[in-house]
Amino acid sequence: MTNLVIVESPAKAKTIEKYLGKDFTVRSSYGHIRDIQKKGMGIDLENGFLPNYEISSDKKKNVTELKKLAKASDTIWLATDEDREGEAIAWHLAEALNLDIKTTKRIVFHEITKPAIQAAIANPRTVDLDLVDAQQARRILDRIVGFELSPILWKKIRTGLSAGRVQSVAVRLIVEREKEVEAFESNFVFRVQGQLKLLDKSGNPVGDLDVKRTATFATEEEATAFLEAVAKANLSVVSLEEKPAKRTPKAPFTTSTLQQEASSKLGFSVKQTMMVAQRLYESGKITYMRTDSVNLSELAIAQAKETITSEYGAKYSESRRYKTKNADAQEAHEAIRPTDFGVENVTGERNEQRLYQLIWRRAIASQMADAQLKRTTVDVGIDLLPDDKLTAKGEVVIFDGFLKVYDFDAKDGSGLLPPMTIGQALSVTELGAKQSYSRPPARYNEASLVRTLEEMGIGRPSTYAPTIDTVQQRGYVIKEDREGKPRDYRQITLVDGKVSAETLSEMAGTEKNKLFPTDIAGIVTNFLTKHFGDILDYQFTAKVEGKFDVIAEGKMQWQDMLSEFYTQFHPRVVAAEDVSREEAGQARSLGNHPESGKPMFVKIGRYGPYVQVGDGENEEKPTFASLMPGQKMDLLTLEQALDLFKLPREVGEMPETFKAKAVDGSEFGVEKGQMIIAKQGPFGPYLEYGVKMYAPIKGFDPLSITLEESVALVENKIQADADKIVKTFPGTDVKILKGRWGPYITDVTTKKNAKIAKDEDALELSLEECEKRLEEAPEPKKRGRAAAKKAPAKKAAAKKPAAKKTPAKKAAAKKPATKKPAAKKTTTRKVAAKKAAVKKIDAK
DNA sequence: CAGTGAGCGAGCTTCCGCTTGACTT
Repeated sequence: MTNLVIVESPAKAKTIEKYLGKDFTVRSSYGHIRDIQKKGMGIDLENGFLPNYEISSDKKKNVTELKKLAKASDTIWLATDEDREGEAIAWHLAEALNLDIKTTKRIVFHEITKPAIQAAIANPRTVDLDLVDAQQARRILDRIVGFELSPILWKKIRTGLSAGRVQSVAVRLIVEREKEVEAFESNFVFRVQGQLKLLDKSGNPVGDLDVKRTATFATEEEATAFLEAVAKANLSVVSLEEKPAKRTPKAPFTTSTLQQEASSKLGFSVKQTMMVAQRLYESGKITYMRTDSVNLSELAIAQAKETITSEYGAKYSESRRYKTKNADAQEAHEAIRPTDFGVENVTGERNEQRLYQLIWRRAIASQMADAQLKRTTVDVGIDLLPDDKLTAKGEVVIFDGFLKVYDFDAKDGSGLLPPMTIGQALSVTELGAKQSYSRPPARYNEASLVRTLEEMGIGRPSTYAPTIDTVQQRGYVIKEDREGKPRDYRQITLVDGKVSAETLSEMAGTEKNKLFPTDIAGIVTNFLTKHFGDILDYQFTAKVEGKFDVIAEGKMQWQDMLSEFYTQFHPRVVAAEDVSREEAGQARSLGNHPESGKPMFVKIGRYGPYVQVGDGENEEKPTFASLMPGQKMDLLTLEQALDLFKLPREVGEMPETFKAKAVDGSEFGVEKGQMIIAKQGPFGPYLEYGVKMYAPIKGFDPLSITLEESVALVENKIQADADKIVKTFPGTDVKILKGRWGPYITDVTTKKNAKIAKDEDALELSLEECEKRLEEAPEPKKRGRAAAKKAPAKKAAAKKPAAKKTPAKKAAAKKPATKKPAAKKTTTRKVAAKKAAVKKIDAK
């Protein structure tokens, strides 16, 4: 009797194999083995959203091997994780290995112990196809959203961009937070704090007391008046309160909380945390690191108790069972914990040791007793200000409990207060009122973004780190440090009975390892929220998850759910095709032009980012300049933008005539005294040195390039142009030039070009023949405004019916009463109307 | 937006979730 057990992870397979007898072979799938085809949509949008699955390229070898083993085995046990994805993996395995889905045994275990595994083997079920359907709906929806939205971004904003249910919301969070920070208006209050001396009956100091005034002052005058009153007043202890308090340990780590703590305590990036954790997992030191569960197995709880009791004594032990708050959690695994609590430290790399210790402490602490504290609050009365007071707080640990191992969050500074009695007098050592500014909302770092996403139920433990990576790779988000700016503040100080004030400086807004949105992120988020607001909605995932749950319960067909989604989603994709690049590329405002006061923007256009001055109001035409090569639109300042308009600039006159000789002996070049002008074009800066004579500026700043440098560039260009000449016809504008694809005929003034066949000898061609061909050649295409506006409209008209008909037809067939056909008929007219509307606005 | 030099067309980019690879520089 031979058995094949398939789990997801190879590390798990190894452990399980030990617990099962010789009759059992345990192998792993290495996660998902099949996925929707890699290229293209891979979903039949017209026929029930049927996906085309294929074995993932990196799993082919493994699947072949599993197939072989399956054939040789009497019984197959699908032991993938007990969650939606695990169920789907089991189903894909059954499909790929040609197993009967109705009879193949499906087992799950919640902990890897011999009895648990044996119990699982004794109670097999079959694959839950409803749960599989829920996963398919999830997968297909993500593919549709990602693969229909991304191409729109390529067309309207920039190629290579991407959008998706998870990443687009992550980017939105960062964009919105940045807006909040920018819009934040800081105000200030004056906070009073300082140190007092406790006095004995004869006025000798017997102890120090750190105090604060809980309430703040709105103005410097009030704060000064307060300190001046205190200077003259008698201070005494008016109330003394002691209260017991306790602190409770936190739950053991999940992926997200581990990432947060490793970030704040060890300074790890989320990626780094996962890599180090993976190594600990593979070497058997910790349980699985991609989990959303805070649950510990009974065995683990018992083990922890044993360790705590023997290390610290029984009173430190308190067995606790934690519940996951998050409703979206799938809890296929345990919380992250040491596999052996008896091991307090591991060998290996330093970072592995540090992360392990963090995990060990957090898990152990979660099974320890509360810390018992005594909190003391002292109020100091001021006789001249009977309604006011200063307060001191102290906290003493009576019993440390879990703090013995996990004291990272212990409050500092508020230790034991000196002994005192009601009525005891005090004097001021130093008391200050500092002007303190309110702070804008904190920008996200990687870990806090993960926390927010998790709270919103967006993304999964296995995808947090990759998502953070993706948004950075696509150029939506930059992780960096930013220097703050110095800011003045007022400090009023009472010392030796005298009140003085001074202006001091501090750094404000310093950021370290924070996530900043790029301009592209702003553009994409604007565009997507405008046209696909529901997908960018922070609730979108939660809403569809609710539907997936209904599917998993067998109360809804997955096709119906997708159909409902797609019939409202796809038309908006079609509509978004008609949005002009200009509208889609709306970007950042740079402020106003210092002289004209016109608004300035950085936008992204067909040829990349550019600056626009003026918004076309008041019949004034905006002016434009593209960014220099290497300039980043995200970082462009108003000053740099203005610099772009300092071109064209007259660099100087040609000091000498320069002529270059072509192969046929003809000469051309530039005369002495010709003005050289530096200009900025769509592909970068260039020099103009005559009618239709240009040389690109490479390696120099067009604002500061010298005449000497310019002349060198011009001469090089003339020489290069001369080298391109195959033949000239003296006295005419006709030339035969060397092109990248062979020689061609050109007319220098009309810019018309004509072909020369491959088997022809270009040198043999007569002027008459060349002129004839030029005559027949098509007009050179006009580019620029007129052409740019026309082209998309044409394209849309030609492309639309063919490309868009089929899905629409399908929707119409399904629901005859929808507005779909009507909408389609009017598409072209609508485009025209929209364009007209845009023009009207322009004209205004 | 504008021009910097042929013009056209085909092909490419992309999603989210599971899991670790290792033929050779």
